Amino acid sequence: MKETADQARLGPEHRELLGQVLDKWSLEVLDRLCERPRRFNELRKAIPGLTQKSLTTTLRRLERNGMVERVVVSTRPVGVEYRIARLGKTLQDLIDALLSWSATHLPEVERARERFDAAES
Amino acid sequence: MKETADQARLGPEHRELLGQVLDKWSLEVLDRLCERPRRFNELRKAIPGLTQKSLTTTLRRLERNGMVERVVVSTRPVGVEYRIARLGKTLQDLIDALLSWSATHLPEVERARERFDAAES
DNA sequence: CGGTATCCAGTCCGATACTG
DNA sequence: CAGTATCGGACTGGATACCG
Repeated sequence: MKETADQARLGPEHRELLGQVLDKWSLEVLDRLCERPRRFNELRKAIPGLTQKSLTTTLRRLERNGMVERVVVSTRPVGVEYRIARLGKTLQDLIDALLSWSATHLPEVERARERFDAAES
Repeated sequence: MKETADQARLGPEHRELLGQVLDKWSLEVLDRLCERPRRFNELRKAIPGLTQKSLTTTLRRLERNGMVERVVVSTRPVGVEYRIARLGKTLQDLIDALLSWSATHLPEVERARERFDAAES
């Protein structure tokens, strides 16, 4: 082969998976569940801006992908507890790294944005 | 403090930043540009399914956030080269980790999905 | 070659109302 | 408490045509 192979390092399936796991709210939900199990409304309150509908959708998707477990607690009235699953734990370090990266580099990114916005005359 | 603080570990700005950098196509574009600088159409061909419009949008956003640099090459006809910027390089290890995670755990995730889909009667 | 402009269909998301 | 159902508006993404 004379040229670089240019093979895709990930197919559509990988893109889909990362999209489902790293999406807008999933990161934060997973992060919270890594700390400890949480109830539905507890999660809702812990993450400002997250609506009930989006939380439901996010949790279903994470559950389907084996990232979290849904446990019905037989109290009165019934409660539902979500906890991180084994497969979800394998993401914990990655999530921490992402949040750290974001915290560290946000100021630089903001400066880059200002420069860019100023340049586009 | 008697209860956990429940403070958000990241505000909306961090969510936005991660959303712009980790989105569907950005990961793959950044990954390619980490290897070496690329031309517009070279990128386009290297990433199946990515349309011209989406590539343009993705590159603009990455440029604005200081992740990539756009260099006009004075050839005939003119070419445009994209290269990873210093700030973008700080993501390289993270991106590698994400792609590896995806490659490693996709089979398990698929089994989890089958189980879930079978269970929901 | 590397875009921009426009249109248009599909999807997402919040608000609201209702349920076991 | 923890959802489901539904609806309208915003946003996204693809197809196409054209430009420097």
